[in-house]
Amino acid sequence: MTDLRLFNSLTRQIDPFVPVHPGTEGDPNDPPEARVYSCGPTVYNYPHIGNMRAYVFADTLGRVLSYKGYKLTHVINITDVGHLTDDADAGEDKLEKMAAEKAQSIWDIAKHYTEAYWADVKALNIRQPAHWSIATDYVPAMIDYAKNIADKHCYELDSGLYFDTSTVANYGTLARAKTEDGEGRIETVDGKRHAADFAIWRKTPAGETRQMEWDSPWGKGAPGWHLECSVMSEALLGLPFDIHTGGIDHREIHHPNEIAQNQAHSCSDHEGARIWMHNNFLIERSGKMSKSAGEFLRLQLLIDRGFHPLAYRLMCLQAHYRSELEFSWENLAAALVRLKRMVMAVDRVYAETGGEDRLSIDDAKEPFEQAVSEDLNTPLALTLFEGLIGLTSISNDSKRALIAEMDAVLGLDLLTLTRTDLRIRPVAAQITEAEIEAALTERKAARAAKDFATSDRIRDALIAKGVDVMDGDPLGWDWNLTLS
RNA sequence: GGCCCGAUGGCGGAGUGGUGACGUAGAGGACUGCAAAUCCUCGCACGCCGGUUCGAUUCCGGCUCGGGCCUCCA
Repeated sequence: MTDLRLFNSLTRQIDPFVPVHPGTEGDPNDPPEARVYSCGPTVYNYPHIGNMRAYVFADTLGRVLSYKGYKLTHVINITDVGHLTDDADAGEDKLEKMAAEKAQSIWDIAKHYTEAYWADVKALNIRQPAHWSIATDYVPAMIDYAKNIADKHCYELDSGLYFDTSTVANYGTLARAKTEDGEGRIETVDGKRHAADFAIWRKTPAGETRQMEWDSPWGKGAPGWHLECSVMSEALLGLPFDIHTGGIDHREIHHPNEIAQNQAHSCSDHEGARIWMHNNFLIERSGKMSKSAGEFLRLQLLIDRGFHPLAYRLMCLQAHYRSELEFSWENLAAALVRLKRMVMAVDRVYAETGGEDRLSIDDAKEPFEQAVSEDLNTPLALTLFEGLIGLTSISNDSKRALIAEMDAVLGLDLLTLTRTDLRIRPVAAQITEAEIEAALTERKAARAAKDFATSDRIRDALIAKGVDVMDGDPLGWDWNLTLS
């Protein structure tokens, strides 16, 4: 079996995956383990599809780890404590801000957007992690954690408790940050010893009350954002654990801060996780996706335009996770067509029997396994998977076994998805499915009577309503794919 | 201003020191009353200038353009 190798942002190279808990060889009760923590969403708004790329990536990593025989323990956190929106560390809290705008309880806001996120997770066939760690459940643990490191590593200012980044070894190695403070564009909080120092505890400003605040030795307030991930990952996975994932933006600030906290809390120079992995952004036109004004690219928008959500998953898989991926409707459409053809190809294998194995099943799957084992090369794995379906040197029984195994890695649901599921379904359709079926029945009769004038008239009418008629296809009809 | 990354066909996107995957779009064919869908086949690309090399898209340097981070952010 090919060894799993993963790109580690710590070393900036592809390193072999060596599990912290290797288990006992040959003992099924003590399998090798993989413990993974993924930075999850801040639930103050709907996730956009770029956010979701991070979870498709983390899910793919988890699926590959399972495929490679590791017992996976995956944690994804939900940040329901708000974070600062303004410059420095004195700004408004995102959740508080959204609550004020919508005149709703901050807790209701968090719940609403958490559920919206989970709906997207489900639609994208992202497996459930072992734990969804909710930040507000861990505030007492965060306070204990902060107390633990406060004396040696922190200092208090009027605005809160700050972490002194000079008290740990090699701060910022992950980010490849320079040791001197650069000439930043943003003014820092007065009194901070180093520009990179960050809040461990944010005090509620005097005279204000927030919906989300807790008592602490440093006064009423809320935990700093970086704290939660260190606390929850250590609590649920133990230090050190195997892999920490997140978006590439976390590589510069959030994860170096987490590492600093992990070092302080564990009294060691170890980063806390052996491998730190970062997915690149989904971009559209110029720059990363923005949630700021008006409508942004939510998964639901794709669904409303008629796309099956797994077409988006396939679109993600078609690019390497470390590359930027350009979003366009045209390419989403390309992914949908590819997914449809994959489903049909799999169906054909299931409809046929026979064939003989002139190639061993291990040899047949080796290229695929090598592709996913070499830093998750899903674009290549996809083409190898498609090649395998068309292979004539293995029996259909063997193919089915391999398809099931590989689909479990790709997470495309190829065994249960049908063409009807993938039929384009725009919410803005001008005609109902019942009306289409009725028209097609009429057209079928006309064709049987060789009344082609009538049958063509019916077809033209359907085309005008955005419906493609497909006589020689079991599907019968589909909506036109009109791209904006 | 500092740090970092990228530039491959119409679009997207792998990979490689020596015939440049794959998807989709496009073209041709099969099928069809004609189409559509499906299946088969085929064109089309390595930003610019130097250097190293027998040979560079791949390595090195410069340039141009684009992007990211430096403030919450996948």
